[in-house]
Amino acid sequence: MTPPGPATPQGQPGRAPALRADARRNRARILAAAEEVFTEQGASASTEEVARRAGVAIGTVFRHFPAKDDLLRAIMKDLLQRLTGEVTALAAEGDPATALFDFFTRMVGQAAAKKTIIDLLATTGTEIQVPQSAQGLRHGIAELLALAQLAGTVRAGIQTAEVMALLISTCQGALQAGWDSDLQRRTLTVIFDGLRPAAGPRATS
Amino acid sequence: MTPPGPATPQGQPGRAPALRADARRNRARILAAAEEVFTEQGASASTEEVARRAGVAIGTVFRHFPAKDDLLRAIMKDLLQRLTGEVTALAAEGDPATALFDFFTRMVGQAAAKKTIIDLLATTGTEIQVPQSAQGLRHGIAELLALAQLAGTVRAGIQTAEVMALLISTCQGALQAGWDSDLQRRTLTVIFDGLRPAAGPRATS
Amino acid sequence: MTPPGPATPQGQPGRAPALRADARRNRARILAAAEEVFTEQGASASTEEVARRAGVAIGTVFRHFPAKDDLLRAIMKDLLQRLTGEVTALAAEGDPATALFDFFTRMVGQAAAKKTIIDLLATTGTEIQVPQSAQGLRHGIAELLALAQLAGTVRAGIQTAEVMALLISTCQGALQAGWDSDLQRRTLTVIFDGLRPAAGPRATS
Amino acid sequence: MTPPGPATPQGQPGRAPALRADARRNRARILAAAEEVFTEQGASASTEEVARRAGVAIGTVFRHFPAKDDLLRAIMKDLLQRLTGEVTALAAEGDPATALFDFFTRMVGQAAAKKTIIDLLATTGTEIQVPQSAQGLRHGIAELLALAQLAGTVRAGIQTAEVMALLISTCQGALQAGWDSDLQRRTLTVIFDGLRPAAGPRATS
DNA sequence: CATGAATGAGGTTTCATTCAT
DNA sequence: AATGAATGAAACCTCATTCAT
Repeated sequence: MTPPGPATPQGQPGRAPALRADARRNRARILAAAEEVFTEQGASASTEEVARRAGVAIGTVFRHFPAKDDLLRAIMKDLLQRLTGEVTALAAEGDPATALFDFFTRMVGQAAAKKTIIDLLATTGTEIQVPQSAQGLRHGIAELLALAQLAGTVRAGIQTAEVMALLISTCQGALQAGWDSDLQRRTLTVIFDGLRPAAGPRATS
Repeated sequence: MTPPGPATPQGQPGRAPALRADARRNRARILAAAEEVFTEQGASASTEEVARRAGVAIGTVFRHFPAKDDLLRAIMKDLLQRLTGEVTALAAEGDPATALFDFFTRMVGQAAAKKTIIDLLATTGTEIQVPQSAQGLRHGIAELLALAQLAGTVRAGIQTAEVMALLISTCQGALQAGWDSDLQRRTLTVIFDGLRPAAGPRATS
Repeated sequence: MTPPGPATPQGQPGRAPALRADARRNRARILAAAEEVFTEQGASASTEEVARRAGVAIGTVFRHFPAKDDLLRAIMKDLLQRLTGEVTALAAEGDPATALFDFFTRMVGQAAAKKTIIDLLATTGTEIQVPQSAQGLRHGIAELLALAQLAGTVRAGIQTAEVMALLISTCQGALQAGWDSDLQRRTLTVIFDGLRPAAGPRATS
Repeated sequence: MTPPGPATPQGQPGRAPALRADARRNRARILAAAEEVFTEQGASASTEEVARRAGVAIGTVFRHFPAKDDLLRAIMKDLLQRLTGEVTALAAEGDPATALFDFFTRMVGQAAAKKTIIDLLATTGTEIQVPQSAQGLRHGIAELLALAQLAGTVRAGIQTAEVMALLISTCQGALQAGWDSDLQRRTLTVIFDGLRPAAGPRATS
């Protein structure tokens, strides 16, 4: 029987080496700073700038993320986890099609702010591999889609893959200069119209 | 009266400084090499690699394009001009909605190949400004859109802005790993369905 | 009268600050680990690697050895003390020339194994000063040499300095790649022949 | 038939890419500076210091020697070539044993000055591979040895390997602090006595 | 004009050492 | 006394850009 020791607030039992309080604090600050910096300056921003913004020395960044890529990956993972949380939450609520469209809209809206972060998701040269985290997001969306199709508010043939493809595409598109909220709305309208069943509001005769 | 000097075979009189034959040849080779290199390795590829691929020395690259950004801009301009040509050509032919969708599909198909070039269009940190060239493309698409709406094969309310937004978004999306031709078709189907009028002509397949 | 406090089991009264049992154990483990690590990877091995091998944290290493150099010095001292012990023991036994040559041979043999440790003796940029420990070794050798010269089995004019010089040189030489046991034997044969008197007792083998 | 172009003063036809005059000048200055710096500060001296001493920018050093090891290797090669030249020259002259001993003495004398350079020959962690250059040196010495053995001024059984081993060992030994010229002489006397035949030149009676 | 060597700021990473826990 | 996170000075190396040849 091991002595209890200080409580380690972790989900995965025993995996991570139980960071000290200050280390955990710094790790969080670095992540936050990195998100900010990469958001503003793109993925080519220097690690040194991240350290400065986080208020730590450069060595501390590298203790937590041995290479720049690790930092980028960590940001992605964080972001995806937050997003996945949102989808799951929405899935529990009311009308699934509305939930899906809501999430879609919200995510695109965020993308415009987060800029180069989401864009890293697909683009960067640094081989970023976040399949596992992305899996969670895909899962949540698949669920919403299935429910909406059952309810008849989204067309039958459509698969998760193209919904994801449209989601990511639109997010990336939203990163561009323009895209005021009006343009965003009109663009998504086209996509949502494409997802809704042809019949009902659009009588087939 | 300026002394005659060597004949300058150019449209805009007096603008460019009268390139020698070999200089013009080099410029073209550099552009071609740059497109190749940036396509393969992304915008962070080194200028030296471009020079190597073009078979010239690094100095020659910088004589033609005083900064790396100039090179990137030039590639973008080139690409957009080619695309604009295609739209205009299609506009002259048969059914405008088909032409629009065709162009859309073709461009997305290319994007998958051109990789980081189109992606530069929106992403890069280096502030790339290609408004004038892009204007041509927008123009062609606006024309196709208007014709299709007149013919009743594209919904009335839709504006050029969102069509462009969808086009660019999808191109960027297509740059990602997955997107086999099947996924591409299904994704575009959603968008095209969203563009078509609710009633009648809706394709059932 | 100082308060009694914990008993300090040490020869030099009052010098060292009375190590706790676990501290003494750690000191030993660190030294052992350092010898291993520097032997394998040379003096440029990281202090952190030493700590890891010793099973202690980096801070503990620095508590015992305030700088890396101190660690290196301590290893040297250890090694020299062990060697000095051997010489003294041999001096007590039979024929002094045989003893000298035996020790010489044995030490060169070890050098091949200890690798970069002995090589530090002479080489390193970090100014290592081990005169006092080395003094003991020199002493033992001087004694053996004197006895052998008295017995007429080593030439008269030779001084301790060049014997030490030859010893250290050969050890360093042995650190090199090649030096299989045969080469080592042949090399030492030359030196021993140079040490023996020209006449009579010259070994033919 | 290719046009002659500027004369390229090179032995190996076509191998090296025919450096420009200034490049060749810089390469030489870098090598000289590197020899100086590593001589003074050991192999751990910084490449930046070498650049400073050579009066060039750091980038220039890396253009000529893409990694620090390349620089070290180049120095070794240079040094060995010079040495090989000396042996070959001596071989052509008078008494081979004298020549061999002379060279031995001279090299050890230089070693004391060159410090960490020769010591790199055998020691360094950076895997230096200069077998080909070293081959030349070994060759010259083998020749001298054979001649001296023919003349009966060096003992018969001795092979090149142990002469090399002794040479390198003594050079490394000489790198140490002490070794004034007197100690050097006495040390080498032992070795030379070990190399000479037992009989003859060492009149017994 | 073309060439390619030189420049030098800046990037990532390592590691001896300090210090809060 | 032990721990291990934080520090920060360098180290090595890259690459856009300039400039002598």
